[in-house]
Amino acid sequence: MDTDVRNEVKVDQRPDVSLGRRSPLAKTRIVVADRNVITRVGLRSIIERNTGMAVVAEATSYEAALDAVDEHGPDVLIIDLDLGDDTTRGLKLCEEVTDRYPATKILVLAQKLSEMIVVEALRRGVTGYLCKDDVKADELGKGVRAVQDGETVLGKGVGSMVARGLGSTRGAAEHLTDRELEVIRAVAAGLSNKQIAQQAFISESTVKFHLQNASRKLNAHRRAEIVHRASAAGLL
Amino acid sequence: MDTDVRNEVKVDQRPDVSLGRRSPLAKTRIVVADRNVITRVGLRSIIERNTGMAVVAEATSYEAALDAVDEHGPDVLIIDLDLGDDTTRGLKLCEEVTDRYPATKILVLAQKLSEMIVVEALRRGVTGYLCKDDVKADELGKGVRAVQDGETVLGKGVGSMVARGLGSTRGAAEHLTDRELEVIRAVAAGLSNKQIAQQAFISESTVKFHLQNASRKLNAHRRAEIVHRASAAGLL
DNA sequence: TGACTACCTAGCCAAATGGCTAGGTGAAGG
DNA sequence: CCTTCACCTAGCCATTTGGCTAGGTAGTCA
Repeated sequence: MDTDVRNEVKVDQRPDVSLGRRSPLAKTRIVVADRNVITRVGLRSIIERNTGMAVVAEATSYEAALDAVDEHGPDVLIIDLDLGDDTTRGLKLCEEVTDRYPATKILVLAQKLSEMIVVEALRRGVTGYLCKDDVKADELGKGVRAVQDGETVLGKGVGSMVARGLGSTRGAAEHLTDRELEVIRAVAAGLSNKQIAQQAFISESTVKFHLQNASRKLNAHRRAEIVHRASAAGLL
Repeated sequence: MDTDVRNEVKVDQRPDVSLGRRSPLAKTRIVVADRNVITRVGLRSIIERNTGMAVVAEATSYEAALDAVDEHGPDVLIIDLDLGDDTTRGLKLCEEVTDRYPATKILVLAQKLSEMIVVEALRRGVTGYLCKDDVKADELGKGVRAVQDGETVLGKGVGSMVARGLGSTRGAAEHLTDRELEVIRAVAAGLSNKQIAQQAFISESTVKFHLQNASRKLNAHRRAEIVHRASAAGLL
């Protein structure tokens, strides 16, 4: 029942896409990427019922999403960045899509708001960021249209978040290194610095070092706060 | 466009409902409670397209959900327990519905799995627990039917979670008191015990007391772990 | 009445943490 | 070549914490 994503020879249709706006007679073509069937069906239903746009493909993984964009060269990619265990892969995907298909606009439809994700996504060329729980049925159509026209669409609360995010760290939203994330996860599991050190084959001092850096990056002052912020950012 | 929930005199139609199974000719009547439009539309679409059931009402808040059940006395209530800022209200709602309308079966459709919520929900008479991201389109219809027939439906990973949850705490999944939750939230914000004490007008000793109790209940040994578990349980 | 719950307080001590300075390495990239 | 980045280590010291014992009050419920 779902539109299949990879079953044809890849005919290159990009030229007419990347050269700018499509013919006004052509329907707006959308690819939806979300791991949740219910959301995919709901999105398709809302979009196709209320607007003249068409959902040409659905994807449930990062790979499938990229394949779908490759194959269909859609006008808009509606995506929930969280398609797997590693949320940061969603960000890489955005980068790749905006890089290779500048004409394909990306509208992120997030489950929850995370300052880090919002800022990083916009930095990678995402032109819209809405929150699933806040968006109304009619806003969705408008949002897609606006994004397609090159406007930046930010849902409730997203705007102020961006302002804060960009302001506080003067344009360089520092992101955690692998090691830091590893240590934070161990902290969240209730391990002491000594235990973490043994587990990671590093010294206790190094553990503290990583935590200090993570504290600064997350603007936290206590390990409990680090865990909270990392958790809220979907990093755990 | 959405089915309106409260605009009529409440004609009491419960007698024929609470006396047991409906006529086999009558369609299965479903109330959907979810704050997310996309999910509501998707659910309605999947259910009405693939099965002979009907979604008779949608609700986006705890009050509206209860009103809808009051008014329609549905066969099944499909609900995401997280309809507002306080998740525990969803549990109270389940209790009330199973109490007043034993014939109305409840199928929880959760965003994410939380051991505490699962256990508490089942304790309150919920007969089905599925996870939005895991469920497939056809499983949904089957699940609803099974729940309506009195079966207990547990999604992927839920079963083992229940086993652990009931086993580890010998049947009494202790839940956090208001005060404990208050303290945990403060800990998550990075406050020290002293700061928390001042904020809550209690002594530092009391803060430590509450945290010790919370540690035991959440099976954590460090405040960072408490925050992590509370966060994972959707309590923050 | 007694049992139970939620809540509150005090003090003790070993251990863990946070905040800091002051260094080191190897690899990648302009 | 020099810079930057991620990573690693050491030591110091005040503060915070975890874990404990041993009490108290007020309210609810049987």
